Amino acid sequence: MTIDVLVEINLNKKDKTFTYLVPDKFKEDISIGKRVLVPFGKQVLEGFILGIGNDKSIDLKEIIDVIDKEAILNKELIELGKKISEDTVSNLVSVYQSMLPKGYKASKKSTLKEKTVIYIKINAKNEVLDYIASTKSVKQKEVLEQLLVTDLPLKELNSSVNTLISKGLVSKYFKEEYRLKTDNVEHVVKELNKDQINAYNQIINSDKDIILLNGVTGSGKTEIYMSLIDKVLSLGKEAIMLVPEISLTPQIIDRFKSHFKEEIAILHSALSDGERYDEYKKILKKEVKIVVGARSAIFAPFTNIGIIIIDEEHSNTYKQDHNPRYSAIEVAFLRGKYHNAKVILGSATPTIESYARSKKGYYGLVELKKRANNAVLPIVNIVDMTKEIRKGNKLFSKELLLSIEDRLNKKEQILLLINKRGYSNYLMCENCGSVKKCPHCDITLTYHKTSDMNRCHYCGYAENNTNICPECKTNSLRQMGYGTEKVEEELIKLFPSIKTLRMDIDTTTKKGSHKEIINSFMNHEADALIGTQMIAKGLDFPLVTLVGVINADTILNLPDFRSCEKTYDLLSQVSGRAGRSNLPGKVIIQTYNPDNYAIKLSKTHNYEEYYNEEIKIRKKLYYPPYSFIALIKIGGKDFKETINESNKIGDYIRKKVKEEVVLGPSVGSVSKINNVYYFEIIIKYRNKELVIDLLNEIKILTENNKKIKVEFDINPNSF
DNA sequence: AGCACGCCGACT
DNA sequence: GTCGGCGTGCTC
Repeated sequence: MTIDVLVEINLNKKDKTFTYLVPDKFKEDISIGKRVLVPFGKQVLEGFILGIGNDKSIDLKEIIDVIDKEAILNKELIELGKKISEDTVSNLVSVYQSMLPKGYKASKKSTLKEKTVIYIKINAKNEVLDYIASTKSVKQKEVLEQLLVTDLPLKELNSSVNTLISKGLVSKYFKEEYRLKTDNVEHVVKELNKDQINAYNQIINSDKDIILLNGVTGSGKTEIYMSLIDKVLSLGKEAIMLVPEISLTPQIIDRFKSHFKEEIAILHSALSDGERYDEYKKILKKEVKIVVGARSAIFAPFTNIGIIIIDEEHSNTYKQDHNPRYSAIEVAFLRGKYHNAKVILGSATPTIESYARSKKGYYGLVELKKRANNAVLPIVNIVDMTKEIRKGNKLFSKELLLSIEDRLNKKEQILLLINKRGYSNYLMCENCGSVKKCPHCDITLTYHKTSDMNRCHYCGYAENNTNICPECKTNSLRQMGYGTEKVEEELIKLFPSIKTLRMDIDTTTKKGSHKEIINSFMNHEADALIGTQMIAKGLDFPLVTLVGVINADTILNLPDFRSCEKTYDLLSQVSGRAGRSNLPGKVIIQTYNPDNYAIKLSKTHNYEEYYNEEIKIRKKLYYPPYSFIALIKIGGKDFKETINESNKIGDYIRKKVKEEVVLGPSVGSVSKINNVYYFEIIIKYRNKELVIDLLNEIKILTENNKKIKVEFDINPNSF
């Protein structure tokens, strides 16, 4: 007997398996999907069994050991991995590694095991009853009486146990214990309102496999998810629900845990390795029927999935930002198809692609246009900061200051968003608010300090930097950006009695600090919460009646064709934090681009209106959903060599895909890191199969080239 | 990833 | 003459 093993090393040689001989003593243990320990050159490696055969070659080595008792990858996941590896142009091993939580990931260092606790049980009930009747020891009696009811951990019992063990009345055994403890939060399960029932029925009765649930913030999508899961459980099936970086929304976890109790496993990045290992084990052992988790939870090894829900489907966290660059949503479609399960995409601001597909009828579309508890959507005011800056108000507009003062007087709460993305590498005119764009691509030029030039990352256009604004001809171009600390400082200067909380990367690195800040603000221990993006999503503070966006523009000015979409998302999401209870909410958006459609239309809470604008631009410039985008990144130490190889690749692509648009190579968005130069080629294409095949071919052709490293990103989050 | 093989510069 | 630099290629 021989087996084909995929070793756990990212060999530069595509996805080659190696054949090993199985000694007789292991023959019974072999099955596809288990891991084995094999000699590989001079090292010992773990690997996945992908095939069983009877190879007669003489120079085969023998495997050392079989690691798993049960296959860790089932047939579905093995095939799924192959498809993902192909679709994302990445190594098969790396995909399998991504599918498994740390601890199952084969590496020599992984030593995670079950946490075991010693338990005591009684041996024979009759003997114990006799003993209780005859013995004089009160303590022993006590212990035995407890044990008659239930087995107990050793450490909760007293020393009499030893006597009882030696008498053969009770015995020790090991029991596995799960590390992640559930805090028992009681949550009132809300009844669905009329709109929610209607949406629920539309989803259940839809003949589409994929359904987009487009509901405004606060419309109660979560309750619908829970009802859908209830339904699936009642059919004896399993459910996967993905949320973007779950640790950010402890509120959601609590609600799910209180509703589904022991039926649920939680998977996310804030768990310790041990906790994650345990949660995964619950799924493998079929002790749970629901998984709630971040991106990688889509690989939960369920075998009878009834529904897959993706909350906030527009979130870019569903795409892995390192190899293998898979999209959990694409994976959900594949798994949904395999299990014949519906995939639900939920969002207040879906991606343009998803909405377009639902409009075309590829997906079902279910909409919720009203908030659930009769709360009204907040009033949004847009403030033109070019006017304010002339009055000397750099950070806070007059209107924002007046509103803050008003809420302080009323003892209501304030949320201030500092948009930190796209910090200061673009230039904006302080006089007229215009930003320099590429004359060929309509994409913001990025300022490169090293060369003092402004460059376009799409086509490679470059110009010398100047402070003269091309629109109003004044000497007013400035680099933009400021942080949460600065805003907090200024706020305290203006309102000395204000109590503030800050939430950003710096204040949330410690485990649990995130929850702490949220709870503190929830308990009204502060008047204002100042934060970055992370305060925009999913939080529910009933006392917040004012949301201020200090700078709405930074994302807008990123060199990214999705910058408007991302701006609109953020503004809608953060607006959704205001006025969630019976108190009316107000949102003030400070911007230098009051006429930009993404900013202007965030006023109306009407996604479709915004979509209709955005889709026109996508069509005109041949961006998704009118094309797919692939990014090829070429890195090398020698500048000339790298540019030559990049050109060769570019020429090869152009030759092979005549019908598609090929841009570049141009200097990468980060042109040089650690003395490695980067170039980028972009393909805008329609023929998926042709281009993906070509990229896989290029991968094989280039992976032997030691001079350069080529990476592929299909449908990149930004570029 | 490791490790060996292999072909060119400064040393006991 | 040799020791060792790290570029290249292979591992069932």
